[in-house]
Amino acid sequence: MSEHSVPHPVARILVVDDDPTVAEVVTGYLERARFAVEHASDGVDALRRAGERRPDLVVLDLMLPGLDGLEVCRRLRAAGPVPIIMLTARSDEEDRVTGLEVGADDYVTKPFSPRELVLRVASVLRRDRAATTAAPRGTLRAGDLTVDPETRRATRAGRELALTLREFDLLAYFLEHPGTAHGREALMRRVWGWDFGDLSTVTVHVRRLRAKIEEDPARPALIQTVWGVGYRFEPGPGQEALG
Amino acid sequence: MSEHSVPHPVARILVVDDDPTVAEVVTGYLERARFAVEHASDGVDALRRAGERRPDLVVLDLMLPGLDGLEVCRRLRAAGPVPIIMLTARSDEEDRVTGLEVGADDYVTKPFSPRELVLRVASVLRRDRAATTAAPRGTLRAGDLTVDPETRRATRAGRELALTLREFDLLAYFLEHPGTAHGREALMRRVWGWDFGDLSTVTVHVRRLRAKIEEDPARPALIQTVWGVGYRFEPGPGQEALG
DNA sequence: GCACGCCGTCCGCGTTTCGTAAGGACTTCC
DNA sequence: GGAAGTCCTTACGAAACGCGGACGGCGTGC
Repeated sequence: MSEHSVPHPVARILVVDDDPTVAEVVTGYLERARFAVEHASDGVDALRRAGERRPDLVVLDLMLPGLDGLEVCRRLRAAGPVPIIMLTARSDEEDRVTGLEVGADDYVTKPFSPRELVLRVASVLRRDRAATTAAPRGTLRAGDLTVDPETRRATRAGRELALTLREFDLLAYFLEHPGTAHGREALMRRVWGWDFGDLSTVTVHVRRLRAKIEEDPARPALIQTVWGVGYRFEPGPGQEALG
Repeated sequence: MSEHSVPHPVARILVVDDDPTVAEVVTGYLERARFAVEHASDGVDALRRAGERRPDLVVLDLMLPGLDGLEVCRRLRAAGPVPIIMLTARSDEEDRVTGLEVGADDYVTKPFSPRELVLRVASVLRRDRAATTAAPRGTLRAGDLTVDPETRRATRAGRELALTLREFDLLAYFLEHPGTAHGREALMRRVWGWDFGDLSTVTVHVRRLRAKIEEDPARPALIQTVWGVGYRFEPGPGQEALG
């Protein structure tokens, strides 16, 4: 029936807790729920990790040695938009209120059911995902070519190109990496998302793409062949107005 | 984050509780916090009101006469994407878990601090608002189309369109994001509020909507098909590329 | 109770797109 | 100049996709 196989596209969770036991339990449950979990045992470590490898969500213990949990929360918030779930020992109202005021997105009080925590994480992520799904990538330009991933439109010299899905993605990838040589295998991985497959597939699609964007497909100027390696996209005229 | 002066652009809250005392207290606090509050005392009433005038958030008591709170939650969720905060008497884990599983975004256990409730509401709203990026409170226009989320009326060339609930929401979403290509999955999430489900549902509703707004439904001009991707709404009555 | 409207699902069909195979053309290197 | 390796071109079958039509369930209003 319906495809339930659309769970979390591997969300990265950062668990911040100084208690090794709690951390282990939480990590275990989250990993079993197919999340990629990272662990930090104190505030400084948490901020460092969050800065390096931006997590999709942070599970943060309120009681931490050194930096207070609230302070960590504040600084995380300042560093960028990231959903935060607070973890506290007491169900004290004061804590909850301050936690929410500082900007935590949710709150779980110990002792908590791991099942509940997982659900909360999933819930907050779902909500957050709905927000950030809009890829903030602008339209790509090179020479007289234009590719807009958002509208999924591509133009050459102002005229709209009728590209298929694969052709569009391929061209977009080329525009994202101008001047770089890409092996067929790499293209297959980045554009198709496959780790194996007939590499001639790439060849054929490059040819079809050339037929649509090149002035003279027999003598390609935009998508050049790098012998023994693969292809390289070279931005067309209009840029190199050198005399 | 001391932005007390960036309140809510008048969010509409629907409070569902059969206990007059609780309802009054909650309503009072929320109104003092500058929310526009509506009240329903039972499940059926709640569903009706939510259907007519879509609230920005629902505060829902778990214990209700007639329709169960969980059932109401389920149906609200089925009717469209709306944030829900559950109100439960016991801090029983079972309740919390089932509440979250059904799709509540948050819950508050009685006895609760009104201040906390307000903060929760604000928090969930903030999250949700980040999602819907810029509340489109005004009436939307594109070409000879007009969609007013407030009154839930839509017109084309001055003539009122008889749209169903889903059709209206779908069209409104399209008008909010003109030119953008949306995958079926994304539409299902943003318009239906579901994370999974048969994607052909989207296809069918697009077809029905086309039948009502397109000049020639067989050759759609407004809601275009993006092969292998989804759909794109293209405003403009007379094809921008003229002469 | 009955008819109607809305909604979600399913089925068959025509079309588009994709992946692969096979032969020819070109480059490189000896 | 020739051989081996690499790339181009073409063609074709199959799969994927979107569309229209229709059905049954559910809730609502008559």
